[in-house]
Amino acid sequence: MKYWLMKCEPSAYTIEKLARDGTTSWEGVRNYQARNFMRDEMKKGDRVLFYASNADPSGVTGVAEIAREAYADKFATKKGHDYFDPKATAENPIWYMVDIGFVETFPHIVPLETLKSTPGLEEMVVTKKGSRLSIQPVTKSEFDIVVKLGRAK
DNA sequence: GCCAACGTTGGC
DNA sequence: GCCAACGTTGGC
Repeated sequence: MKYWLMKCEPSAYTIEKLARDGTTSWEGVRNYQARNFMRDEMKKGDRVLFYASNADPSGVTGVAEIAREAYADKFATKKGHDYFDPKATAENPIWYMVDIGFVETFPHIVPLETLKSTPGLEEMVVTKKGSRLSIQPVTKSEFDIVVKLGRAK
């Protein structure tokens, strides 16, 4: 099983919303590196740290899991849609999406600042300067540390 | 809202 | 294929 971190701005989606919805589709990824992780490496059941970006503060708000493996991002071929890409076709979708399912909401957010100062997370991608990747691989030990922080009183 | 860091585009 | 210009991300 693999572990991931997925970023989302609270104005777009939150862990609370996922808790109500149960599952949601993760469309709109328009970065090749992030797409490759989704398309090539994400497997059903993989665990996901749900990260709120551009938030106050930003940080990990809960855990999700991959509910459906990569399939064509249909919004890429929807003319006029924000996620429309004129280069995408039915034969070559270019962009992919996955579905994620709710696992747990942390009692409180684990802020980025905490991640940065916690031993064992020095190599975590999100703690590195200039890390803009919206989908990042996380090691099992990093995942476990963050979940422990999130559940802590 | 600012702006540094980064990815992408397009002229050459 | 280089690289300047541009657009976007995301912390602050």
